[in-house]
Amino acid sequence: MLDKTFSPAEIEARLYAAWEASGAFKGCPGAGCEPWCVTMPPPNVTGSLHMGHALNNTLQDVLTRYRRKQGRDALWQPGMDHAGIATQMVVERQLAEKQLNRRDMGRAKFVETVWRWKAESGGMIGRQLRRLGASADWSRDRFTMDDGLSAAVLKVFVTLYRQGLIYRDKRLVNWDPHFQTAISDLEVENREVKDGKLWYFRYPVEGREDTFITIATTRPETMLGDTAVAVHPEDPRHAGLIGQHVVLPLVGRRIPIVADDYADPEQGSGAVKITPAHDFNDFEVGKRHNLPMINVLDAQARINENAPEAYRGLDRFKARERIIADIEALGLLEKIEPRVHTVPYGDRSGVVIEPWLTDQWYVDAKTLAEPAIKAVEDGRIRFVPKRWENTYFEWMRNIQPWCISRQLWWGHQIPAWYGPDGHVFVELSETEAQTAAAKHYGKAVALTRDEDVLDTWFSSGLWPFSTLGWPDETAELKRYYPTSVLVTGFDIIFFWVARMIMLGMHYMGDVPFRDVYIHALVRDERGQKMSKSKGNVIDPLALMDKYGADALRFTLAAMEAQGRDIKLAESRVEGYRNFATKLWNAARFLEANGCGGGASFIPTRATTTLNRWIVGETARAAAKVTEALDAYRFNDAAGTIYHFVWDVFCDWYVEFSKPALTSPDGPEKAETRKCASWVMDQILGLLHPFMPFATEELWSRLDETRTTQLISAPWPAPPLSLADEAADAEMSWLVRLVSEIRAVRSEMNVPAASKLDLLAAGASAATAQRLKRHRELILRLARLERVGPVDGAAPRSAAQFVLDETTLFLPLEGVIDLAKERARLQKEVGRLAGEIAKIDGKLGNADFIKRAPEEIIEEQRERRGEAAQARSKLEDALRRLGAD
RNA sequence: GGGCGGUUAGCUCAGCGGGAGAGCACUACGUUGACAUCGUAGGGGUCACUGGUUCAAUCCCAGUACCGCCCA
Repeated sequence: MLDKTFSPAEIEARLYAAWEASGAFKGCPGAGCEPWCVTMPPPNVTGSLHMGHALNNTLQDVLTRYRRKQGRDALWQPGMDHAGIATQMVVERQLAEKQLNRRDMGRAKFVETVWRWKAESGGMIGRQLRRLGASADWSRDRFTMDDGLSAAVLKVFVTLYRQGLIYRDKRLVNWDPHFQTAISDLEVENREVKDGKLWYFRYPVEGREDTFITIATTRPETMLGDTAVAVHPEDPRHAGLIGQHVVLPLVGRRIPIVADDYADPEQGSGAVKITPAHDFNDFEVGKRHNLPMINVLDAQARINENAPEAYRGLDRFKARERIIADIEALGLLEKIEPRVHTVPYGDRSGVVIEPWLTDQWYVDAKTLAEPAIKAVEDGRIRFVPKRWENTYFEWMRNIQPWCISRQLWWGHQIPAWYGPDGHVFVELSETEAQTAAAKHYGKAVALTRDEDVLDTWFSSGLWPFSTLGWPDETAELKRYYPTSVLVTGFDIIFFWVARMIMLGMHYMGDVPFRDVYIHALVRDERGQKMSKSKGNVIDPLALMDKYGADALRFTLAAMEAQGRDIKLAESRVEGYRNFATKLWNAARFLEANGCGGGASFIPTRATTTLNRWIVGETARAAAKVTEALDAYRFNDAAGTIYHFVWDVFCDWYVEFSKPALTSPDGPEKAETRKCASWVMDQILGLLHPFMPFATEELWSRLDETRTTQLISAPWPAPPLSLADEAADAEMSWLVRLVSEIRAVRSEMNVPAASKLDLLAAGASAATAQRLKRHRELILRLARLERVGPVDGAAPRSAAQFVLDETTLFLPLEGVIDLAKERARLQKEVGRLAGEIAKIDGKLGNADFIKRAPEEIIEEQRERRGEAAQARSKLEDALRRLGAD
């Protein structure tokens, strides 16, 4: 016997282990089934499950379980990435606790330490995803630093280099002075600084007494590296100064005044200092005017030896103070204005990022982007929702060279070796580099390997094919590539999606996935982004502890409307936990009434109206869920099954089935038992992708003889031809009748316990039949004593209502408040009159009759007819009351 | 500054050219043999504003206001 409530904690771990042990998470390659594949966006090896992961993986699991049940060879390929900076940060922090640092221990030992850390405490998220019920094929788990994936990275680097698509260049990069590495544009967070300042410095013009040009800057310390002052070519204020020079204060360098459109006459004084080595815009100006680039900062953002001695070794912010003070002492500080401006911060380190001039490795992203753009333009890749294509195009069409080198130790070390004269050899291995060098120099030479590692996204960009075995030509690669869909958040369209498309097109000659489903962010219930610092983080693990994994999953799926953020309130999770309990209790009811598995029921052979009706309803619900899942409309799919279970199956079918199920044995009882079991099986199947645990448990508990787990059982696909119009009409009539009686009872304040009679007048033969056929149900559900036709005159002192052609009376001898009943009927008449007037307005409009489609006009006429009939019967009822 | 999205019941959100919906919250009644993690009934909305298209607009178009997010 099932317990009274569903206890997720008791069954989740057991069922998950059973699924995994049975091999259910593996696809069925080789068999006749069509492949279907999704690759998991690799979480960081340092990561732990947050709400974003929970959403992302719930959606993937819903799709995977759905496709698997449809008989597809469904592979959900899991894995993790090595998260260069984040991981190095974690391990360095641990070392620091032991008074150690990586530089002292050396590279090899440090990397070894990271691997040890990974073995001991990395990958926690994998266990948490299992807790969520993720049915990924863990036997194929991959890690970006694994041998196979590392081989893929090497091959890509070397071949892109040989194709001229990877090159080394000296450019400005976003330099993180804390980690002392380059980071990508995308890892820079631009924060608005409200209390920023704009300093106005006067630079003396060479050879002209008392002539100054005023520049304004938010970064005074960079003036040590100024190599020009720019003014707009058409700015009359500075026209005479173009081509002249200024003498840079504090430094004494003679630098030119150049004309360049970049100088905005509206900003500050209209003149702008140019520091090509420390500002991206200035870098471009510098190139246009052939200016020297003077780097005045070291790797830790301290003033270096290219600056006057007084400032060397000063931290950038200290240097700023000193420079301002010194400029002021020279009388060259014109003014200081408050200024709101944006300042770049490293998203991991939280320190201000410096544009810094270094040698780095770059990918020619522009060339790779072309086929990647085209693949989306011509629909070989489809974004869902479609509008994210704009974001993708916008970025891809303005793509910049991709800086892929990082000054870290944890990651794929760049396969480049330098000869004594700096000549570079890019090869798959040191041996090959040696060979190439020997050939180049005509003798063996000592080589030094490039110390840098590759951006983590360089390896995750290969994910859809590297995880399937590339560069080997594996059977999996052939079978699953291109993958079917990618499910991810919009925040990594640039980081990841774009890169997978570029590299997939280049190496596989085909798209990495057909569809990209982009979901939104999970926010707190007030719409705030969850963050540790705000303290509004909802922990998915805590929610699962409290309500079960099924409830969390169902909540996330039900709230996943395309293109909208999810504002998660705990009450929603609670509500869907209640839904699981509801289902559980419906199953308990079936169990108690001799139902079991529904395999022996043939829905086309249902004979009773009740069973013919529910079979059709089930088919409709199944079709809707299927259609919604095919279109990635998770909320519609979840909503449909929720509504079917609660509002159709539990509220009506279960109630309607009670007389049959509790009657003495007979064919109707037997059929209803089987039918109810069958419907429950369909429900469990349809709900399984959303609530895998509760459904799997009920599946086995309701019929212990089953040999197939629900996870592997076929997706319910009862044909829509099961719908029976006559049965639908009859059952919906019954629902309306019962609902009407309940409403009248409630409005007339009839105590729940008192049983009334129901008398019908003007009933058609069909209605009379229905009243007779469903007598027992009507008595039970509407709490009546007796149902029958009006015998003789209409009863006095009765509440009345109209259902189609029939007027129904609920005699309330001595109980009825006539004034109240009159008011109730009048209100209803008024409502109908309003509706009739509205329809008459339409039908009286010649244009409507002329232009509206025939079926719309017909529908309006029908509705008017029905309303008019009801109104006239209610008016009769009112007259009867009035006669008293 | 450019782009995208949003504005529907107290709250969170679906819907979308022809009868305004859900969950939660709220009110009243209820221990009827699946379920009080429940049942029954109910209250509550000029669908942001202004124009336009249309026989018909919450829905399509344009503009306005406000709120988010992304990019510069």
